[in-house]
Amino acid sequence: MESGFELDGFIPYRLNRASELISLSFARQYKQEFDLTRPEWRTLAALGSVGAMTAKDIGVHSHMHKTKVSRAVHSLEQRHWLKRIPSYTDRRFEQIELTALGREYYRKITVLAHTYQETVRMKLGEEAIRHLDLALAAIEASAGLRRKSK
Amino acid sequence: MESGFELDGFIPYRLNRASELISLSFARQYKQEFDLTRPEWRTLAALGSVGAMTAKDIGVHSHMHKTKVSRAVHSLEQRHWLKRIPSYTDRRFEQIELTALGREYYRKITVLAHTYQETVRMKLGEEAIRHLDLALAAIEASAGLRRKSK
DNA sequence: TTTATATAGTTACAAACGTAACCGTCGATT
DNA sequence: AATCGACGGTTACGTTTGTAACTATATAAA
Repeated sequence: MESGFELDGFIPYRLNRASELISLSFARQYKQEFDLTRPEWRTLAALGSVGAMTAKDIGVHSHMHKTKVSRAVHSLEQRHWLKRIPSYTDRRFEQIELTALGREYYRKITVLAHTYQETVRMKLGEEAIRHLDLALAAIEASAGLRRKSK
Repeated sequence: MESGFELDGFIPYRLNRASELISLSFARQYKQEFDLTRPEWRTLAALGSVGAMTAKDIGVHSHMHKTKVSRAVHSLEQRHWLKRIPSYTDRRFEQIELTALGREYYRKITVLAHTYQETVRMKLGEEAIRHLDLALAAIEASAGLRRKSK
């Protein structure tokens, strides 16, 4: 049954698994404590750190498809965490910004995020974090690894 | 709107994004050429490299939930890429193994995988790959990063 | 031997997703 | 100003997912 191929040595698999390992317990926190999905959390993070922006901008900033953004914005709007401000110059889009309530939760969750990141840093150790930083930077830099664009 | 928090600097986010960037074009390949989902590809990879095993073993080996495994096995069975061999000592489980057809496709796809991995290695460069390897190893080693097990 | 508990695997159901179609608005061309 | 293609955003639809309930078998205890 020998083959020379092992999933454990395959980079896409390992990266995916690492990503899940690292994300899981944080995702569980914001889901349990605030009932947020990941698209919602990302939308909140984008608006909270950058400020008012359009739905499209949110997608660009946090690398999410526009349907995900649309649904996340809709859901956060229901909770009154954000509001839409129509643009009078071009009525196709609106500026979206957090409400006071939204900013309040944003702050709470970023505290969680900071804490979590520190936990990760401690668990992995300074050296590993440095390696990770460099590796991620390289991947981000080469973004667009696609063989045949399609 | 300043906050001190940036998604771009948040490790879970960056890892997730990196994982998607790296996986996407390979996933597209096996999906387009063989109409495989990721759980199916992982199941194939597990069976191909290790040999016959139970559904539970597949889940452990490739870190997939049993429902994913169950569905993937079912689907591969339909294509006659694998067969089930009931255990007479304990009829709750069966050994699952690739058919000749399944092994044939396994070989084809592992070739793709090798090629793809080489592409990644070249794109990222030796240095970055070394960093990535070390970082992933650290994450894998600390697996079970959960704060409060739940 | 009946009862209880655990385990391997499947299925049912609801939530989340991606693709594609769609709606309304804009700018450019005529 | 009528038409056309492009764009921001939403919705519809089918697929994939996760959780939980379930089936069937096995083991252990009463």
